[in-house]
Order: sequence, then structure tokens, then C-alpha cells
Amino acid sequence: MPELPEVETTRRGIAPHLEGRRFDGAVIRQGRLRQPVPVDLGERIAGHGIRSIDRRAKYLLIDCSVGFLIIHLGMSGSLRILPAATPPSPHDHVDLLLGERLLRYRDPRRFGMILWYIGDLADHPLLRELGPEPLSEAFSGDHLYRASRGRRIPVKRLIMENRVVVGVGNIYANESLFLAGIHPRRAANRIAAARYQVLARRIQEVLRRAIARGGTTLRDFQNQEGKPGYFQQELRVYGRAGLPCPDCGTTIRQETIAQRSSFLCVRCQR
DNA sequence: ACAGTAACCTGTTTGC
DNA sequence: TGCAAACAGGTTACTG
Repeated sequence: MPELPEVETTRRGIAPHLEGRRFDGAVIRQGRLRQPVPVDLGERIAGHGIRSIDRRAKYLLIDCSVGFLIIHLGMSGSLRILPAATPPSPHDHVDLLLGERLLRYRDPRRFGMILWYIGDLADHPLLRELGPEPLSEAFSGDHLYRASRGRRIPVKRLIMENRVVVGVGNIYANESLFLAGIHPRRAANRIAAARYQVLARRIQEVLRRAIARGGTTLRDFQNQEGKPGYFQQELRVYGRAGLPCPDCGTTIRQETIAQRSSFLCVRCQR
């Protein structure tokens, strides 16, 4: 479910309900996520003002004055603000209590994380190695080109590496490579600088548009208000195997690249 | 350092 | 129709 636009949509949805408030505690029904949820999470977060809700890559960072909540949604996680009395469904693993309401974490596959961290976020092991935000000044075609030198991996893998650039997951990697006219399997070090300029712009465009549409709903992504995202209506190749390329009509192919489904037009992408 | 694979876990879709 | 296999938005740890 969540790539960068979905995480950003979630952040924007929950932030107004959290800023300036304070958590009362937590209810952990299932703490075995990708990393264990701290058993004393409720005591840690209780009673301290929530200063801000930020995002780095696909991590949500909630500043609780005395420490940070670091939340990752994994493949199937979601967060919603609900009335405190709302009964939990089977995969509603954690509630962060907010008085008359709560912030509920649901994650059927349990690939996500809820961590507590005291210290400088720039030093956190999960955050310190990350590359630039794709929508920041630090990200550019030059950056991609430099990162690609000496790398023989398929370009699709390169742009999905968090050390190179964060937040480009499988959907948007497929989409941006199509929009840039680059074959996803092309070796990263055999792409000219000028084409990386195009690719960087396409990555930014597709992410901006997806954020503006509230993310992509493939199966069941819902934002904080329980509404779906609408970007899937604008997907050009992702999930469209067997259908005609929107630009030239050639049948879109599905191939596996680096263990992930890839969709491409062999005529438009070289 | 780089490249490739397996693993984490469960729900849904696909294929026989 | 029923059942098992394949597959799914992410990331890390491990191997060669």
C-alpha cells in the first residue's frame, strides 16, 4: 500500500489531530511487527506535548517532546484517527490514546514498525544512511547520474535504492521510467546524463501528482478519513499488463526485475 | 563495494 | 466449486 505519496497523505491527515495535543498512553494488542513495539510505549509517550509530525522517506516522525515516535507502514499498514470507543478489528495492533479519540495502527502483514527513539534523528540507524528526498533541492538528474556510475544494476533497482533516493517504490518506479522513456532493465551506468535529467523530473512529477490525488489505492489503501486515493486512475503502465500502451498502443508487458513486478512498453522504453 | 536472494507475515487473486 | 500456489505497495540481512 504505502509509498511516499500514501505516507505523505497519511501525515497530512493525522497531523491536525495531533499537533499541540498529548498522548495518554497506548494499547498494544500485537507488538510483534517487523521490529517489536516497545512494551513500555504507553508510559514513554504519555503526558508530553506533540510538537510536530514529519516525514522522512516513508517514515513518519512524531516529536513527543521527550523523544520521537518512528512509524513505518510497511506493505499493509495504515493509521486512522477514530473515536476512543471504536472496537478494534483483527489487525488493529496498536492504539495511541488521545483522550476522546485515538490514533489506530492497522497492519495485516505486520511489516511495519512503531519505535521509540531518544536522540538526534539524523543519527538513527534507519535514517542516517538515507539518500535525498525526491522532492527536495538535493535531488536532481546530476545526483542520479553520479549515483549510477559504476553501477551495473538495472536502473529500476537504482532508483528504488534508499541510499540513492528515498520514497520511490515499485509503482512509481515503473511509472517514472515509462514517462522518461527508459527501459527498467537498462544498466544504470549505460544511461547518459541527459536522460537522468529527464528521469529525475519525471520522478518528481509523478510523486507530486500522486500526493495531490491522495495517493494510489490498489486494493484497500485508505487515508486517515477512510477515503481512497485517486492516482490509480492515472497509472500509465503499472498493473496494466496486456493492455495497450497509452502512447503507442503496443501491448504492455509484465516482467520480473529484481524480484518485483515491472510493467513496460518495449517500444516507448529503451 | 557491488549484486542478487531470502526472509519477515497474511490476505487476495489466480490457476488447475 | 475447492484448494493450493502465486502474488502483493517495503526493507534488511545475508551470501558470493
